[in-house]
Amino acid sequence: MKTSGKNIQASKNNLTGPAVAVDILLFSIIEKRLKVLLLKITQGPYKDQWALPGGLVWIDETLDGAAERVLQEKAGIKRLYLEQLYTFGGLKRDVRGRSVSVAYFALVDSDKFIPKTTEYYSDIRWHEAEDLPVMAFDHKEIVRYGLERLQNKIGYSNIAYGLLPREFTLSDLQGVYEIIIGEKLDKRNFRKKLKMTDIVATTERVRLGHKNRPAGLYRFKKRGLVFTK
Amino acid sequence: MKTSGKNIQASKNNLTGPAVAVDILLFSIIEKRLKVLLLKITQGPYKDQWALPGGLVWIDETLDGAAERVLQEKAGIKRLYLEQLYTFGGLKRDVRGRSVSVAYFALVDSDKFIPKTTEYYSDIRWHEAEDLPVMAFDHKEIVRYGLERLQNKIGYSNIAYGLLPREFTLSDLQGVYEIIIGEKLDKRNFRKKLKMTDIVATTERVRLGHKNRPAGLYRFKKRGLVFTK
DNA sequence: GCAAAAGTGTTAGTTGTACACCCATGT
DNA sequence: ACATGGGTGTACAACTAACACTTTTGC
Repeated sequence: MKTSGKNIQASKNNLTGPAVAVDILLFSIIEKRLKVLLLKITQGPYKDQWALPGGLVWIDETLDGAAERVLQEKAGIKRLYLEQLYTFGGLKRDVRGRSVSVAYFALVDSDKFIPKTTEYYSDIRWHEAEDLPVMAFDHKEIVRYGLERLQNKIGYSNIAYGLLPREFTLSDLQGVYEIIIGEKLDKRNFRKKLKMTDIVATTERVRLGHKNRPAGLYRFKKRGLVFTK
Repeated sequence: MKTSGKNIQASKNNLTGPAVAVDILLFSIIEKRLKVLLLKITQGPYKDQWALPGGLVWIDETLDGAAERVLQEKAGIKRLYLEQLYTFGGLKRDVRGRSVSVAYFALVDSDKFIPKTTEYYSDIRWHEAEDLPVMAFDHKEIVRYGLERLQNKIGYSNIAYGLLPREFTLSDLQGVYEIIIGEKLDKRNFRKKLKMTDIVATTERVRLGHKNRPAGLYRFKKRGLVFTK
């Protein structure tokens, strides 16, 4: 921000500043594990390492807009939970040149899409969030930071809606909580507390076709972030 | 992040991307009110409006480094509580050209410095955080966002240490909480809870020279962020 | 009828909240 | 001696945590 003579002076050292990128940390729950979507890089100094989907921010798009576009281009997906996470600006984060990356944090119900390899990547895959491969840039740090945010935020918001389909059972929901915070919860206490937060409502339907008693189906009252504390 | 052919393609639209700036939201408590440090702009389209201290990020400094430098240059202050707040990237945030601003959030004990007008600004002043003047850019939004962060964070951390001198009375500390959250607290409950969090320790000293019973002096066990929940 | 997950309350411990009086100093 | 803020405890309400059995379906 050139707010003064001093700033204009600063910009003289800075004819072209750092490049601005977004990187997307997309979480999903697959086979009862928390997963992160990663791409395998095909060329350059990070060849054969895994990276978050990302890209440079255009001059005529907002940061949120860039995040949505990248998600659409690289994962073919839109209209999901997306929030800004943190901005990473270490000098060594990309050996090819100075860049600043605005990391975003996204959640998707895995039923909604299956990642597909495109011509641009040798591979695109869900990886265990708690057991990451060798990763390019500072992307491991971004994942750790985002995981922490997710673990905190599930405790005081309805953010889990991003990981579930429209209708789900209370056991499904409890499973999401257990997977994210990494510990088992008591069924009765979970339901009691959930009732207090008032974030879900029953549909009058049940889920049949399992080899046990049918489970009532619920939905989130708001599919949008709501704080519960 | 140029992680692929697709990204390189994106950069073609983007020979020079958005400029990267930092803006610093510096809070202090002065005369029992929460204040924000603002500068008055002397020239350009935002002449005579108030702005947060800010500046462009150099190619060879980190974001945190830029924040520290700006704080040093514009307010003559260093070694205080500083954390990244959020990154603002709206298209219209600066009418002079596209920029992305990484906002930082800082706290200072007002005893530590008195703002001085320099040749670069027509004025530099503490303003009421809850009653802001006309402000340039999207800086009002940044203040609102930071205020919210402060109000939340004081509830689950020792962040108040940034606003107090090394030694303080428990009434001083309670005053900081009351000013930030905007409501009176019960003295006995405040102290009971504080004891539980274990963030302060008594010095064996007292504060004399007031027209009442001497107050015990305390200090924060860690002058660095600690979470209490 | 058996296996599997669904559904449902009570008790004890912990934490939060409301509330009032005496104390040590400065003037 | 009086004005000022410093310092302390108790009782009730609210919340959290631990715990077990019956129900309904698929096979």
